[in-house]
Amino acid sequence: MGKRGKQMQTEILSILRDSKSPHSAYTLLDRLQETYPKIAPPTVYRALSALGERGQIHRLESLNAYVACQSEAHHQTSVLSICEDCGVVEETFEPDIFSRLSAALRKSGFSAQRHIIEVNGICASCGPAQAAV
Amino acid sequence: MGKRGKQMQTEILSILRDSKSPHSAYTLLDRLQETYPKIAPPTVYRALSALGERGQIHRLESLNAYVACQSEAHHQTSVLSICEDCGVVEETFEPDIFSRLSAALRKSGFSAQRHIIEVNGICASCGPAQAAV
DNA sequence: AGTGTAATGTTATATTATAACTGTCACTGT
DNA sequence: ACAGTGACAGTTATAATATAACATTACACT
Repeated sequence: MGKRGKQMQTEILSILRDSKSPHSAYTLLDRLQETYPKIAPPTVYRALSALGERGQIHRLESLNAYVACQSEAHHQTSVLSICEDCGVVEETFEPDIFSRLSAALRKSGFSAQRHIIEVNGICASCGPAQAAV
Repeated sequence: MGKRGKQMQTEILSILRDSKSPHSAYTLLDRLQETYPKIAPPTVYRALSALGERGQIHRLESLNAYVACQSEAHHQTSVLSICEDCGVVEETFEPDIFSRLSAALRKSGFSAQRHIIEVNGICASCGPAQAAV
C-alpha cells in the first residue's frame, strides 16, 4: 500500500472517530475534498474497504453508512445499536449471543461466517426518562 | 389503497415466493414490466414498502434485496441466513435471542424497537459435507 | 354532476457504488 | 543507471438503488 492510501485511511478514521454518528461515503468524500479537492469516489471506497478489512470501521448495512470501531479488539463481532432520534451508534459486545446464534443455525446445517446485528431504537439520552425531565 | 397497488403487491409477493433467493427492486421492476410495460421505480418501491409494513416480505439490508416472509406469523422478528454460495436465504425464529439482545441493550438504557439480524455463511446444501460427495 | 381526498402515474434526480482504464512510482535484476 | 514489471492511486464514466416532486386519475360523499 502506498502512502496516499494510508493517508486517506487515517483521515477517514479520524473523521469517524470525531463523531458517534455514522457518515455516508459521500459525506466523507465532501469532508476530504475540503483538504484534497480532487479526490473521487473510488478513493473513498478503497479506503473504506481497507479499513473495514482491518476491522477499524463498521459498515451499517441498514443505513449505508460507516462508523469507527469502538473496541481495541478489532474483528470482534459486535452489536450496533442505532438511536432513531439522535442518530448515535453504540457498539456492544455480546459474544454469548453470537455463539448461540451460530449454534442455532448450525442445527439446520448452516455454517455462519459473518454476523450482522443492528438494532434500531431509542438511546438512553433520548429515552422517555429524559423526555420527562 | 386502490386496486392497482394491491395488484402490484400480489405480483411481487408471488415472484418472491417462487424463489428462495432475494430479488432487488430493479429485478422485480424488470419482471413486472414484462406484464405491465410502463411501470416505474416508485411503483415497485411503494409496493415493497406496503408489503414490508405488513411483514409479508423482508428486506435484506446487506444486499439491498427482498425475500418473501416464510412464516405465517408475520411481524415476528427473525434471523435471515444467507448462503454465500447459492444465495438462498432461510428464515429462522429465535425469540430467545431477540429478548436477550433487547435485555442486554436495556442495561445501558437503550430501548430496542427493531432488530436486524443477517448471517452470512454456507448453507447445508453447499457445505463441506456436500462438497465431499 | 361537483368537490375533496387519497392513490397512482410520471418525470426527474438524488444517492450509493463500482467498472474500466490510465498514470505514476518504487522495486527488481542486470 | 536503466528497462521491465507490478502494485497502487487517479480519473472517467456509468451502474445500481432509491426518492422527491408534481400531475393525473379514481373514488366516496353529497
